[in-house]
Amino acid sequence: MALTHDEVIDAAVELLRTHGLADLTMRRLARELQVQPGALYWHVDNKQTLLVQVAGRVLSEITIRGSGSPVTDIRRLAKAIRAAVLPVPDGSDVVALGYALDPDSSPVFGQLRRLVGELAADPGAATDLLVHHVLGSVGDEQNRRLADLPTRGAAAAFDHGLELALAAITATPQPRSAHG
Amino acid sequence: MALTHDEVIDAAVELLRTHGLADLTMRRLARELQVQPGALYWHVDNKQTLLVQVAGRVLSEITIRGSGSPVTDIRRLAKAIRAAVLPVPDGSDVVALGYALDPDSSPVFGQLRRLVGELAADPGAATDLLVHHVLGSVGDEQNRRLADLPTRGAAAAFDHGLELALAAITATPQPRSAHG
DNA sequence: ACCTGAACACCGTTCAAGT
DNA sequence: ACCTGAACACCGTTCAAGT
Repeated sequence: MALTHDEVIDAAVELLRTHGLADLTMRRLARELQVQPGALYWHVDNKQTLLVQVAGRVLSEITIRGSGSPVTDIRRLAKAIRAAVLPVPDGSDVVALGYALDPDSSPVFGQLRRLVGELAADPGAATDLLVHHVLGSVGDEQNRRLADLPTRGAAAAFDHGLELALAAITATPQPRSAHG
Repeated sequence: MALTHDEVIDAAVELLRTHGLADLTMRRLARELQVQPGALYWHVDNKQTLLVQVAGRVLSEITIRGSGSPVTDIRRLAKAIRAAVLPVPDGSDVVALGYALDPDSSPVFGQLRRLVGELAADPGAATDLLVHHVLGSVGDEQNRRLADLPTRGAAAAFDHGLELALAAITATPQPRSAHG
């Protein structure tokens, strides 16, 4: 029974989750799937687009229960993204690539933008600021872990930065209509 | 006349500047310097630490004329970092690695933190937010460029996010003493 | 002290040829 | 339609041996 596109992506996510980006190679992936390296190129165009799809899959399990308050939902979503990406080694690099190449690569970015749109005059810039903070914090933490450096206080630092960003967004002039 | 450590870093920066991270390989670097690959390992420990030093060099030319106002200086510094990193392909990745592994890898980060300290109650979190925004924006733009995607409006988006971050920092309770 | 030569264990990608 | 086999042009790092 032939290999499917989904099996390839699943195996790639598994490899990233357990061994990090340095071990997520096309050859290693082929070995894991018990095919020749060339076989993968029937299912994916190249490594770059495979990584974008891996990023989508990592973010795909995120859901938050709505609270009625946009600020609360944004905070929950930001924390959920951090929680999903942090345990995946090099996850921030992969997700950042996905966000840059296609801001709609995952529904969470769209969801975040909609929520921000209920508060900020410029949802684009505010969403970017939030995403950059989340992925930047996680990236710092993961880079430090990879280099065997301490990461104490990272969660508190993340929260503090998040509150700063939220304060900036809520302090900004509102959009014309709250529920149009 | 033997190779020096500085010549190795200089050649690495040159390679990054002209061809990007994919072409900044130890073997290519050795070829450029007309030595065998193994010779490099007399001057640097490994590729990772070489990259951190490259990041330091990229940021080393940044200077701003002080204006008296911390907010203005922070804004100038943030824009100067963006201006220094943007023309270097994959520069944001390399600089982010340097910032994560050693926040004092470049004096600019220390300078930024001092300026932020004159305004914000928690200079650490506020500086992180700024650095993440700068490197995140530049990273998005560079990733898009690499994938031949349009980058129109990137400068304005950067400025907008910067003003949001600055607003958050200045709106925060001041430190106990302005000039202690 | 500084470098060469040679090796080790890998990469991503392509493509004719097979089934 | 889907995969193998084999090749092409590369990687980072180590280390005995040379000068």
